[in-house]
Order: sequence, then C-alpha cells, then structure tokens
Amino acid sequence: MTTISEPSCIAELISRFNAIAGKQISTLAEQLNLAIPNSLHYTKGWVGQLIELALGANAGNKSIPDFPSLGIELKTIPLNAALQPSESTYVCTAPLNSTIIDWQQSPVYQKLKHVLWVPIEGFASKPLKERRVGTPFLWQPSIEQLAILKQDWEELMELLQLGGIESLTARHGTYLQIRPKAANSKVLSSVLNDAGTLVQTVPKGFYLRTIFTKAILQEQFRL
DNA sequence: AGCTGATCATAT
DNA sequence: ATATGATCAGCT
Repeated sequence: MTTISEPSCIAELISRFNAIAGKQISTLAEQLNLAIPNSLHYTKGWVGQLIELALGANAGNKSIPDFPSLGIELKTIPLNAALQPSESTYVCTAPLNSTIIDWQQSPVYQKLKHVLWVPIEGFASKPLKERRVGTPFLWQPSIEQLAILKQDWEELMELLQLGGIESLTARHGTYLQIRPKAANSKVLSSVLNDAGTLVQTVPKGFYLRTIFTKAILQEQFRL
C-alpha cells in the first residue's frame, strides 16, 4: 500500500481532488497498490478509505475532521443511476451518556462546518472496479442549513441527555437523525432512561438524511 | 421506492 | 469498548 501525506493547504487538496475526478476505482486502487474487494458487502467502508488514502486524509479513527490542519471533513457519497444520493451519510458517534457541550464544540458541527464531498457511482449494476469518481467539491452549510442542523442537534441531544433514549428513533430530526451504529443489534451499552435507571441500548450515530445531501448536490450541480 | 433499524471490516 | 469508514435489507 502506498501512503500519501496530508495536504498542507487547501490549494494542494483542491489539486488532488481535481486529479481524481472522473477516474475509475480500479485506477486509484492500482496507483495505491490496493486490492479491490469483489463487493462492498463485507467491506462497506472500503471506497471511503480508498479516497482517504488517495487524498492523504490522516485523522485515523479520531473524532476530528479528516484533514485536521485544514479543518475539513471528507465524505464519499454514493450516487444511484439517476446520479442522486442513494444512502444517508454517517457523521459521528452519538454520545449516550452525554455531558452537556455546546453546538460549536460538538463533533457534529466540527465535522459539518466544512466538508469535501466526493460523489461516487454507487449502483450495484456496475462492478466496483468500473465505478467512477464524480466531481468532488468543497461545501460549507448556509446560514439556513446551519440553523436547522443546530436545531436538530439540540433536539436530539436533549433526548439523549434527559434520558429519552427509549423514545428516540430515526424519525426525529429534519436533516440530522440518530440511528444504530454497531456491529449488530446485540452490541449494547448502558444508558440512563427517563426513570433514571440504567438500561441497555445499541450504540448510536448521527446521520445526515438523504434528502439533505440530495439538496446539497442539487445546489452544487443544479441538477 | 424510501426509510429505519441492522450489519460488516478495521484501528486503537 | 468505541471510534472510524459506510452499505445492507426488511418493513411500510
């Protein structure tokens, strides 16, 4: 495997992501001496990691943006045959026994305030190695989008903090939602419920709804 | 068909 | 255990 260092400035990042636009997965994998899995079934995050390697993202599994010195988060986004996002986008772990922090300090805000979106052909009809990288673009939420994200985050955090975990479902939130994030439903961690009792629950994560990423791509490409 | 809940691999 | 990278698949 070939390792590439973190880009030292935005201009370097821009020239790197422009260089991968339109390329096939197989081309990038060969350049990095990386073996291509037969399918994504057992390697769901493989494309994301491929793009991280190709661009020199180096935050590991720490709760900080992928390009720490640039404060930019990298997100691949799978497109269906109509070139629309086909899946929600994972943001970060949801704290179950949360201590109160404010929006600006939250990992959700820290990651979403500046994102490099990398669209990828994601339709199953096309073999993984033939799928192409779309046109990556840097994005920052608008004032209006930020207000809704903040409102969502506050609503969801309030449910977590006030022990409302048992009533919290993926139906809460306009752009942000909370869904399970674990190896399987048998993985459990302890959390206080609204009666102040410790109960077991599957670990959760924050996700961006597809409707939101769809809007982001439409703004960008005027689809 | 889209959405919610479930799941898979890997690093530390 | 818990973070990262996400997509899968059953139900409505």
